[in-house]
Amino acid sequence: MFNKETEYALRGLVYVQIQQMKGLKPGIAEIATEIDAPLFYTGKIMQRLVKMGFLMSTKGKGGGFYFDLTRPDLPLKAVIRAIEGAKAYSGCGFGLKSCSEDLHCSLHDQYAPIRDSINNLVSTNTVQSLARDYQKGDDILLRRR
Amino acid sequence: MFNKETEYALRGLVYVQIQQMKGLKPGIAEIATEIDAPLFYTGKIMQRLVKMGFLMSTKGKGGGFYFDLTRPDLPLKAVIRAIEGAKAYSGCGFGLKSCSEDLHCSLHDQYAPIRDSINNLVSTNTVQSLARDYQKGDDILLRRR
DNA sequence: TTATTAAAAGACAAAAAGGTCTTTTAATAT
DNA sequence: ATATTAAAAGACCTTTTTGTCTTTTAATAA
Repeated sequence: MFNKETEYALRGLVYVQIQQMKGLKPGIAEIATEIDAPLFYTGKIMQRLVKMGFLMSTKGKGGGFYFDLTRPDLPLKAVIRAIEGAKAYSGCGFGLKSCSEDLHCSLHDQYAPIRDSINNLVSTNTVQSLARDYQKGDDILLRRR
Repeated sequence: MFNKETEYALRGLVYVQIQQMKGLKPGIAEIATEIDAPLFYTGKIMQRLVKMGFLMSTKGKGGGFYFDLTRPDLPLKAVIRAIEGAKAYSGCGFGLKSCSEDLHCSLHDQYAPIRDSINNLVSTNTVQSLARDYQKGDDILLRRR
């Protein structure tokens, strides 16, 4: 569904949120282990997320990643757009440049509602809502214990 | 939705089928132009499709690509599986290895039906059905004139 | 103020995807 | 037979994605 970078970013953000709800502030090594992602790549991705303003960090002892709680919930779509670009999940299913709403390809009528569902999913779900779902314990997310 | 190779393969196959319905047998140059894909890359992809048994070809004068009409319609899914592998559109939306039907991630309930719709779309639509849809003239497919 | 800790920055590299081009092989027409 | 045509084969290249590692900077604790 998503590319690796987006996957790791979303899992990392949700993990930080889950830990923050417990009053903790995880670092790269912990995050990478818990979301089952490569250590250094995870570091690079988390740093990019900080630079893009999605979360914050502090260096040094006791440092790690955390969210500014005064900001509104973060929809998955915002992260996806920042990493994969605005065109993700928007074009023709067949890759046709000329496929539009009024003159479209044979797949359009079947594909359009699917595309809309994906967009709805990533718009309504947020890093925070997924962390809350996880805390309720009905779902897994991240590493199995 | 699909990667470039799959896109070009599907468009190429549908174009060959459309031409075959007119009694024609297009070559690489014509196919590449009409499906708006890179010439040599299209050639390579069409050759792979022949080697994989999806369609046939003849060399030399009057040569080109064509389908064995005795064979059943070709679902898009068969082509996608051959190019992208069996795992395409099958895994967890979050990329979790441990996400299963009975113990799943927070996105599962929302993502599963979407994934099913995609699988249904590529299973029910065939190269031939798309070519017929195009012939009926309601849709565009391939290049605009 | 020094040692330690952990993120930031950035160089580097492997693998995959996407694409180009030349040479060879086979079919057909003259 | 020979010339011509067009796919097959395969070498080669570029870009993107994914990943690794070292050095630098900043925060904290002793």
